[in-house]
Amino acid sequence: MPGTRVTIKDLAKRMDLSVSTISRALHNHPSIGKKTTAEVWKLAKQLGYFPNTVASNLRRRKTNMIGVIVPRIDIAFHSHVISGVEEVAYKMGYNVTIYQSRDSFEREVAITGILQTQMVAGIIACLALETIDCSHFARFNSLKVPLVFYDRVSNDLEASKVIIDDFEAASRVTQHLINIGCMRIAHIAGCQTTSIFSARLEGYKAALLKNGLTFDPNLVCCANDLSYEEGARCAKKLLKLSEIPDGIFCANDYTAIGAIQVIKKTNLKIPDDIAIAGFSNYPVSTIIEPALTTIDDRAVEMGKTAARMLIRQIEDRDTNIASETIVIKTDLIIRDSTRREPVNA
Amino acid sequence: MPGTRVTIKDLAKRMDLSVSTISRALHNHPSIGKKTTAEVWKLAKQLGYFPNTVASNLRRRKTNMIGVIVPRIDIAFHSHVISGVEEVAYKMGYNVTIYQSRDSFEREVAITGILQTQMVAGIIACLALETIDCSHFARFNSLKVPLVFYDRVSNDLEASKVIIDDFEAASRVTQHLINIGCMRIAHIAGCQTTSIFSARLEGYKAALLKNGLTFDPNLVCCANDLSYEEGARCAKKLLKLSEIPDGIFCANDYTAIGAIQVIKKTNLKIPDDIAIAGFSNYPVSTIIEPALTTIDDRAVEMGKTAARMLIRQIEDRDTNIASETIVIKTDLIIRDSTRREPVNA
DNA sequence: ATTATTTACGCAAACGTTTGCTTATTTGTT
DNA sequence: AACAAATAAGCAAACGTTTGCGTAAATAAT
Repeated sequence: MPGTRVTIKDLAKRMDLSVSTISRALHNHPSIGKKTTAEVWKLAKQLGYFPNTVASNLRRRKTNMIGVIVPRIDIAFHSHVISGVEEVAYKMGYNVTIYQSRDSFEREVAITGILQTQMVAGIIACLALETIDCSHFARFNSLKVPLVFYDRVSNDLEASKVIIDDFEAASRVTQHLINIGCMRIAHIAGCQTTSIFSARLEGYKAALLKNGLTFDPNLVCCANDLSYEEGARCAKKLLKLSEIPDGIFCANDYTAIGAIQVIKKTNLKIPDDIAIAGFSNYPVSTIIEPALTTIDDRAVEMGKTAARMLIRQIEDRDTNIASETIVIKTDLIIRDSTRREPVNA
Repeated sequence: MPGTRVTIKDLAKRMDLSVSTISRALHNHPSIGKKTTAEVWKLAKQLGYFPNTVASNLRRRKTNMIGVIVPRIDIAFHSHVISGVEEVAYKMGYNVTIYQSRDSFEREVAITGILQTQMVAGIIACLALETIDCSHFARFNSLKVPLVFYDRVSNDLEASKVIIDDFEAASRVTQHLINIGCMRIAHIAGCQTTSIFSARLEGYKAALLKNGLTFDPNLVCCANDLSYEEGARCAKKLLKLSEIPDGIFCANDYTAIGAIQVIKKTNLKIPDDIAIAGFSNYPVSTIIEPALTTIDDRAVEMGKTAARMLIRQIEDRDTNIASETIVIKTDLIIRDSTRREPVNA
């Protein structure tokens, strides 16, 4: 940091003006003469002056830093969200600082503490899988630091949210499986304490009922961590049933791919014997064969939306920050894993 | 930010002590009595005091912020690097702020300007594809802000680097292809103005020559952006040659997968007619069929190493920051795309 | 020519910490 | 009992900005 940076004081001395005049000139404040302003700018360039944001932040009592808490940054969904956040933040003059909770509650709590001392202007967060109690986020309410959750959100905390309609999307996928003729649809589910995963299960159930199919708990297999391996494990379990399913809706693409890989080792054909659908439209879903039908969760769009909401709240702090929830529209992407020859159903 | 945070001054007033005593107590400074220190801590907890990092940074004239510039955060390689960076930064008490150059030179320049005003303690960067002139990084040298490049580095700038030995890795992959019996090996290359990609080409050439194979420029096809599509385009081109190759070494996994998809649509068999190898060990490389032989570029390890180097430089600023280059060991991961029945070669 | 208004700038106090130096008090040494 | 040394705490300046208020000179209005 040292290396004798040039400050506003230096400019003031050199020009025989007061620091306030320099400061105002550099902000193009109208109360400073055109000519002076121009000269200040010129000297600033010449001397290589650049503002010290830290000092400015202290004096203004606000930073332009947005804190982002993600479970893990190396998961495609979250890195896409961050990409969206960064993009709009950059355009709006905000900086983005990133923390990984690694799905640990303890770490998430620690991070909220850090963000507090860092005086971030606002926070975007996706809850850790372990998190049930969200009281560590409550402090931001009293500090009037805007907070936007995305994807995995808390219902017992007043905060803005950007989510997808997991219920509706799951229901839509299930309906699609039904439409192509599946009668016995299984679900590889995510951790049911997490709202998005329970919503996906409910959406699945709802679609079944709506179509007069009975919900069979044996057809629901709960994956622990939504990995390939868990998908494979669940698929094996489902294939051991006396009556195997003819369609599987998986809570995410990884488990779907794990399932596909297991099924391909049997002599069952996808999609004809078993159709498979995933959730999230990860890049791999176009690579696996057959290509995977899935829900595009619009991760980048979610990030952009969260950032826009947050910045708006940051900037009109006066108005009552009525918490706001935005639901991002998802798309059902149909690929070969559910593309059957037309069936008369 | 407002909402009347409690400051050190408030504690001082309440305890009838001076602010300096409070400050020292909170840092467990030995010159403050055990008893006083304990009381200060107690009151601090009770009143919900937390330090204002911004003020501290200003006074100490240093931040604990590490700025990271990546081309794009949603590329698996970079998000893994960031994950590694974040992990060690977190442990060492540093924060990480992220910027995407989106491979744009202009944007990269702008970001270096922002980082300068943000007074970051150090910088980790991967050059944008467009970047040739690196003089915008030179300012950090004079400001004595440590700088570590990773992966895509600049040779005409004094800075530390963490890289993989692309030449050696490429050569090793090519040797592997030769070992399994390939005689006519093609290369789908990356942009040759980028050092890592030209090193991969050179490593490929070197292995050919070492084994007495002639280098045929017709077997090298340059991809523009290392996407699936470009891989597919190059593969098609190679398949139109009068003598088609019996092995392809691709500059990354995406192009390799594009190539595999094209080849699978012909009646050529992988790996028997054409063996394919990629580079980077992206997650998809285990999903594609056949699974892709590739180089594990140890992205997370790179991030961790870069962060460790940087923090060491930040913390012993006194010693002459002799620039340092670390080469991360890579692994050749052999999978089905090059796994032939034993051949007597 | 006198007053009112605008224009252009300076003063000085903040923002919340940290830290070199000084001072008062206690403890230890002869 | 007198003095040195250790202990515990305070003073005040700094870090580099921003900003409310004040003021002098220049311009406009009467």
